[in-house]
Amino acid sequence: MKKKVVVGLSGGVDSAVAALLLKEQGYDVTGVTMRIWQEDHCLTNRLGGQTIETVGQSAEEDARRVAEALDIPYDIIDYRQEFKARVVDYFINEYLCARTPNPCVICNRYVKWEALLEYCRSIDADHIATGHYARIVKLPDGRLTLCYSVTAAKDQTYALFYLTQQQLAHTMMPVGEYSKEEIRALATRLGLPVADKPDSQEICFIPDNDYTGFIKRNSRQEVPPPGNFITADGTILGQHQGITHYTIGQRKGLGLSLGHPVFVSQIRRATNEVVVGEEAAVFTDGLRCQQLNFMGMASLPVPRRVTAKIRYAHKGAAAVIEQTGPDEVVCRFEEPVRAVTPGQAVVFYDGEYILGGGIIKEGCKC
RNA sequence: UGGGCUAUCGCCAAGCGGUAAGGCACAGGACUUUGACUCCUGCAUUCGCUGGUUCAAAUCCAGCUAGCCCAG
Repeated sequence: MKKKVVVGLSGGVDSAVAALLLKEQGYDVTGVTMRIWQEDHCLTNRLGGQTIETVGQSAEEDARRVAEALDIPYDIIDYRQEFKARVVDYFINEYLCARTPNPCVICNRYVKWEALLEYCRSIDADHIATGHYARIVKLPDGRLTLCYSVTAAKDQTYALFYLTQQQLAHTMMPVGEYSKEEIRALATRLGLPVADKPDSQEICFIPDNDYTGFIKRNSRQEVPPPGNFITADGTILGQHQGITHYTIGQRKGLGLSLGHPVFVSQIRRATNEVVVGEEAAVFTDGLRCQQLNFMGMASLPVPRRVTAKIRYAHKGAAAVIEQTGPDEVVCRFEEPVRAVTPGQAVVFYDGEYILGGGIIKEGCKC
């Protein structure tokens, strides 16, 4: 009897090809799209005529067309409540707390995998599969972890570092064995309807990319008001638009004309101030992180050399990590790194595979 | 209403008779799971205003206007 697999179809090329590959490998494939929460108001044309609602609908329509093309069962599971509570509210709250969140990291572990695995159980399937560019590998000690896809150029392990052993044990990522070009070529050759669909980008629940507008519309509390831009020594340089408009390392959009570029080096929630300085002020040689998940090692690290990625597109920096509390690790970089940002994920690698990671609490001197 | 100085893009600022540098900011694009970084492109037919001298003026001259400083 064929093994049953539930593939999460996003409406994009990658998950479509994942389903295709599994079907070719002889699995009994079912396609599922997770319906996520969308703003139910302000549906006027912020996207040049296209409403936010239609963006979500078109994703489901594309996924359905893919399922039809592959001749597999297709279903939609409604995770709007969970997504709103775990991802959207988290996202908003983090910004209100002067941090810069990475909602995808949270969504993957607490919503997407939960949703797919629950569906998987409900139809008695063995595994779930996604279109992520990553590979699941088993370490000598038996633990499962994630490894770069075959092309390091397209790697999505960073956003998946929070997955649990249990979740990994029931997951397949067939796309991780191919390059993006190969995936597109496969989709085209086999006539998948989404072969030419552009890669998705930005945050899925804010398709017009207006973060601060989104936060303002959906926050249960008042968003922080305008305040002062100051230098490290307290000199007031001008007015900022509210702390939710900024992230560490940001240069553009400050509106400060000082003759030389300045960058955000600190966001102070208590005083509603945004500290700016020279680019050098944005470099730090260490960070403290919490909310840890160490998928690639059974116990938290004694001092250990790693490559640390402090944001999604970071190439990684040599560092040493060490446990400093029940749920706290300090990471010291060999060379100072740019824009350590509270709220972002830090992921530790041993070569090509993930050891673990956490959420950055703060940069620190080490 | 005595004297002096200064007026060039949103900000700073080159220019000193030969046909408007540059930086910052800003806008558009590439990239993008940070409105991040980075990269590319754009950004004064015009130099406070009005006249004058010159083949030619932001550059010289005169008047006016505004700001600053000194003295009243």
